[in-house]
Amino acid sequence: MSEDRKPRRDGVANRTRIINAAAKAFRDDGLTIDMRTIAEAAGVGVGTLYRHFPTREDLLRTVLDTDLAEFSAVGLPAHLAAIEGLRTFALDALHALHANRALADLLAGSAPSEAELARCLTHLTEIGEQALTRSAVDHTLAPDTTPEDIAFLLLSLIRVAPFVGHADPDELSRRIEVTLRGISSSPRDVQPRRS
Amino acid sequence: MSEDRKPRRDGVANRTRIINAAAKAFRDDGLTIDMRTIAEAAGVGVGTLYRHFPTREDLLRTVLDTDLAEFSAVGLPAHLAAIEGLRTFALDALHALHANRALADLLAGSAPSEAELARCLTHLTEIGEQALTRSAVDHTLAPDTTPEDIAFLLLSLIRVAPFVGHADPDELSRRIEVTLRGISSSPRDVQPRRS
DNA sequence: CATGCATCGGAACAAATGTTCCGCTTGGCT
DNA sequence: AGCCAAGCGGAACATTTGTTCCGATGCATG
Repeated sequence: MSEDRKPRRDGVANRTRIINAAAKAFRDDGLTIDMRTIAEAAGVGVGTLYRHFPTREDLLRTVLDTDLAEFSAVGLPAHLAAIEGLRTFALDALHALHANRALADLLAGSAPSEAELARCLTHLTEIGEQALTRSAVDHTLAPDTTPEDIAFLLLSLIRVAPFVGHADPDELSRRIEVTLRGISSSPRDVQPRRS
Repeated sequence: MSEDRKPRRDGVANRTRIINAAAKAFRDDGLTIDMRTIAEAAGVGVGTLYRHFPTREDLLRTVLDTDLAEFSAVGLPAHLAAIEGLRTFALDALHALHANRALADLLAGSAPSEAELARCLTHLTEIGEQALTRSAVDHTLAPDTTPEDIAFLLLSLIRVAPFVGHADPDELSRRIEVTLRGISSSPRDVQPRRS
């Protein structure tokens, strides 16, 4: 007399298989991957896919909310000076974008979702505020810096991410370094240029 | 007895009408505008459109090569110091992107054309070289700057272009300023932050 | 073990969009 | 003026991709 019977075992199994397959597909092939391909990768018919996720949008949100939440959960590393924290944050962000093409499409692409990018900018501004708070103590950021300055520099880095070679770590740090000089209090005493 | 007779007046007229309409359509609505809409805007049937441009790609190249060439023809303003020249160049570039959505899609979007962006990067690197040559005299750029540094900072600006408000000129200069500090020899003695 | 409903698979539908086809029109030539 | 090929318009075709439909299947229940 249970109000609703126990869910079928193959049902829940399929759901997780779909989520896993979709996550991998989005990660590897970006936002443009189509529903048939995802269904096939999950070893499932499109009908089944649509039973679990009534809309492409639903699937995308389910899968990407995890990634985005993870991405947005990262704050400034606690033990570092403001400028160091930003450096680390930027490096992590670029690595995340490199490892997840859907994320890259979403944040460095044509802005298919105005909303997501707004959310991202808000988060970056919060990071900026954290950094400025910390800089009030360690003075590693230029005194006239605003949270928006920081947010935009980080966004610049995110949006050029697809064009900086991840093969060469030096290249990566150089791009971050030169960009962050815009808000550093001692922009010149760091990192000589590579040969 | 002429090998080929004179082209029909309506033919050439249509061609220019198509080019003008397409240019405006791409400028206003971006790369996603479809052929029917362009044909309609030109006051012409799709058949006619395809008679003059066998492929969407052909039309795009014809129209955008003009814009891209124009965009790539701009060098550093002659009479300015290196850093000033870059400032002006960046400002012009951002204005151009704001006035031409197709250009913005192409350079700040998902990179539908890897080739165009590579060409753009090459051009920006040349700009960087010009600036460095000039800085050898006026020393307005940091001594350890490379052409790639300059190219990437300019590309960053280009790729965040859709997110900086063009309504507020102060906002615009601030973004350029903070970004260019990364390669300026005297990054701190400029432009106080807005209230 | 029999039943019935949730779930499944994938063919079919719908909409968007690049492209082709073809009968009609029209401007250039004689 | 009359011929006729170049040019025209837009219906129709092809492909892609999101979504729906429905007969077949198989798990939870009694």
